[in-house]
Amino acid sequence: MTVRLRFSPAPTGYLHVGSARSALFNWLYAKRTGGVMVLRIEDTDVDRSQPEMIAAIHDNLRWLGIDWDEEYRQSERFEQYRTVTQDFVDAGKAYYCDCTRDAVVARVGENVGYDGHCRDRQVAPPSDGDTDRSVVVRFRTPDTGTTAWDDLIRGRVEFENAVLEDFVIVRSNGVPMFHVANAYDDLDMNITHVVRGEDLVNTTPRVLLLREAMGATEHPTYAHLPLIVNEQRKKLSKRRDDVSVGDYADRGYLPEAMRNYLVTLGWGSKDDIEIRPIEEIIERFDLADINKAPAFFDIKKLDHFNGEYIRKMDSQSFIESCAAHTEGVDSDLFGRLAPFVQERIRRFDEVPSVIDWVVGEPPEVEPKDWKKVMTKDGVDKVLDMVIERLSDVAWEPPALAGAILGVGDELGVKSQLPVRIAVTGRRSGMPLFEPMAELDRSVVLDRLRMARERL
RNA sequence: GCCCCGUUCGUCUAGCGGCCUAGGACGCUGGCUUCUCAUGCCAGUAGCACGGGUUCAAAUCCCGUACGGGGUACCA
Repeated sequence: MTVRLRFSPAPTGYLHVGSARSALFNWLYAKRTGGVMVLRIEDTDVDRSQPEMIAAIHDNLRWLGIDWDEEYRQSERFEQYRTVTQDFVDAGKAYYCDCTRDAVVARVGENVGYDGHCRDRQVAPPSDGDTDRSVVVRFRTPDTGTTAWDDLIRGRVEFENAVLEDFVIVRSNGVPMFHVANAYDDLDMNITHVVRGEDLVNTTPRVLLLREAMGATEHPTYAHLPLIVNEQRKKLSKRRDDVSVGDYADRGYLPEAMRNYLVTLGWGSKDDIEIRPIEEIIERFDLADINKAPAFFDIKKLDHFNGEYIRKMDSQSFIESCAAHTEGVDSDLFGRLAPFVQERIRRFDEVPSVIDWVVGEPPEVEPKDWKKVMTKDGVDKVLDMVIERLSDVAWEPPALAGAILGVGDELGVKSQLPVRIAVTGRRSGMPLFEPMAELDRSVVLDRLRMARERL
């Protein structure tokens, strides 16, 4: 039997790193087993689903290099879900209920589920034009026994059926709930492995019960992934955390780095190698080896991965990847600066702050930098002599280096730093001489004179 | 409240009863290379939550405690 996996996002927003990792783990396993990857858009919540997000999710997945073999939208399958739920009602496996939330709370109190009040009340089905009451369909859950499964990651998980309330399967607006769609589609699409976040474990017994009611005798293998958490050890949330995959792309992360980093969250190769080509990851990946504990999304480590990937790029690819952050910069000039840039950035959005002084104006010098470097004894002398020598030295890197460093040697001080501050506005950055040779002599002399005056 | 789950360096992981005086990576600290920074290389730092068992032997198995998380909707 071929392995069939599905990634099923709800199009309620942009793809979020937690979902991206679920998609990735599904994809890795599909690749590993030669299985089929299904993308199923779970848009049964008509109020919250945003159709335009589907395209965004496609883009984000493709950016990460995740592809799929089949695609479905649950909103196009409502008729099938309705048929199933009607069968349930006809067979007595489900029933109509017109209890309001308040009525249930009044009967059983807060923090308690639905009490089964309408189980045998023979509530009439909703009729058109009847706006006075809202009627839902509830699934009749067993009162005894247990529902359990062997989770590939967590081991055996059991739920007492008694704690499962009769949950809603069709909303009062006639739209089926996600459990129904989910259970029906997994069955209909012959899904063999369900790989998703741990936040979904509690819905698994419902889905299992629904499948059984649909006549399923076998269930897919479930693998519930540990959550990705923030520094407070809470599930990454759209509101508080940076979770949008698209934002990471915009900030200059490489998809290969992002994907490689995401894999390390909850899984590690036995040979201790973390950064490696995706083909090698696919070879070694197995759902059964995934950890149970939540993992912290560590930007610093992601940055390190990204820096490693950036440094491994060939110069042409590197230059192309910088494009979004080098608008308006002469491409030949950037081509010459690129090697210096490549080894000192970890994200592409850092490019402007490295080359700004060559392609435009240097930044205002930080007061503490100015104080630390420019208030030393002898700086005035250094600048005077450098200005003098740069006035008629050959305008090429070796000559510039000779002139500037020569001044320092003669005076017995460090001459490079004051000149760097004056010309680049910073204490650190690219090597000084090569990029400096790209500037006009007059521009460099102006910057040096301005600094000299400011002393 | 009820249900489910988790716990190896600060962080991510390797470990699946003896090879562990617990390995790797990020971070941090120090050193070398160097026109600064960065890169590269080298070194250091720090951990099996706690308490009971089981066993000749436990980070690894069992039980409990503590702490943490997830769920508890006519969201998915």
